[in-house]
Amino acid sequence: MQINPNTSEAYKLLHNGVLALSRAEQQGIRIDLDYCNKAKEELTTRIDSLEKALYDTNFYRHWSHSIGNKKPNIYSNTQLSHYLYKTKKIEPVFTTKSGQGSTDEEALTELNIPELNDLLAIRRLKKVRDTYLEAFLREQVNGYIHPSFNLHLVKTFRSSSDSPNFQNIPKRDKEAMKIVRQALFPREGHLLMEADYSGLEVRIAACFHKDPVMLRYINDTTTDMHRDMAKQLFLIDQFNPDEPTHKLLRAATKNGFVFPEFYGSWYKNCAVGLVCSWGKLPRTGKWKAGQGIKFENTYLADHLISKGYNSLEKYMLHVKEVENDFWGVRFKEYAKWKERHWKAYQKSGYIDLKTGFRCYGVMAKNDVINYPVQGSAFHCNLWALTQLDKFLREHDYDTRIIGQIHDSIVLDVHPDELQRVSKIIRRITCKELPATWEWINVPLDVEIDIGKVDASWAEMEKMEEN
DNA sequence: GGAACTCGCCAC
DNA sequence: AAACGTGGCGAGTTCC
Repeated sequence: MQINPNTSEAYKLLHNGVLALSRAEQQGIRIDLDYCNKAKEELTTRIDSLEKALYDTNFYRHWSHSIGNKKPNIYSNTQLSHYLYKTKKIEPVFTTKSGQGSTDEEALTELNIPELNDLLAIRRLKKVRDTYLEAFLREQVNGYIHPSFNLHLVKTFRSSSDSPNFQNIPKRDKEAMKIVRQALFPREGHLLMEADYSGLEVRIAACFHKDPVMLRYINDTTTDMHRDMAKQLFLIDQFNPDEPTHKLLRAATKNGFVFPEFYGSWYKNCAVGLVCSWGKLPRTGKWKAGQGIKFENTYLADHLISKGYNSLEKYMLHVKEVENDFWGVRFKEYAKWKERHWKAYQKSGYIDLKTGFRCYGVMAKNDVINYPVQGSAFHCNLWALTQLDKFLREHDYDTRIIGQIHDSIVLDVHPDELQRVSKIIRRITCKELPATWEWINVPLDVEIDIGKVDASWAEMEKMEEN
């Protein structure tokens, strides 16, 4: 598999993009060294005490005994897998790619053993300390980290980042988010800003398939594809955006059905994720009243049983029907494009991005469908970043671009420039880009989050448009 | 003692 | 027929 900038436009995009990103690298991101060291120590204290508690259990003594002469190590998943699935003879619910009994979070949670829950808590703290805080301290120079942004490593001509990786800083887990992002600051007297394209990949996909139903979802902001799918998947008659369980099930639908289906997953995998991982219902056997997450005034099991689904097996048939409707009725033009596009690749041996890149070689069907969308979507962000960099330099702004996360741009902003910068970002990202690339047949939208002056990246809030 | 590997987990 | 796309990185393990 190989992909090349196949046109002078593609070459220029990379050339200018590399220069703009190198300036962001040179600028860097300020970190609070004292905080990093202190947070590291606090985490170590917590980890040590959790470790000690774990060592003082029969579970650990049994584990140590089970591995013979070797040194017991609670961080060895080889030992853990052997202990659980060989010594204790537990039947593994999940296996790894190579067929071993899995020891990931999902597998250990399923076993419902208190010591394993403690081990998972330790893993979470270690991840924060060793992958993020340690890396910041190791990579920092005079209180700044300078993440690399690469344009030459990813198959789809997206970007990657390393040393340290600026594109995988915790966000979803609020505790991890706070601990790590509290280390990252703007320059003194400045504030952080992140401008994030809303639903960029979904919109760029629509530039390929032009599905009228999808275009309606994108163009009419009163509609909501994830809400509609949540209603269908979880049999909700009246969706109430203020009802917490409806909110959660919308998120489950978005991340456990809609996006996986777009990436090429199928109903069987989606069904398990939806009701077992998100809904906390058992994978095997009949569901009983009171099981699963809370739902309205009752529980998910009660609700689904009342609709005629009393087991994963039964519920899967429902998800299968929803999937058939999803691709066969709702987004049938999208589905037709996938087939056309796949056939065209099989005939020609290559696929083209919208941005002048050509991708050729042996690819699986999911790759053929995903690569052009992923690459083209990122290139929208790269073009905008490049134009923004040019503007800020030509007009002698003090504001600096400091990074990029696939569909967003991160800046270190002078407070006096805040209004002007946000205005120019909206202009470049949502007006100048579609005016320049005529293949963009959808509206683009950007959400801007800002921090307070001298506040860390843990405390961002939405900046309202005015 | 280091390269290459697996596994787990963070992001989009 | 098959069945979730793209990365980076830490720790443990295996091989040379």
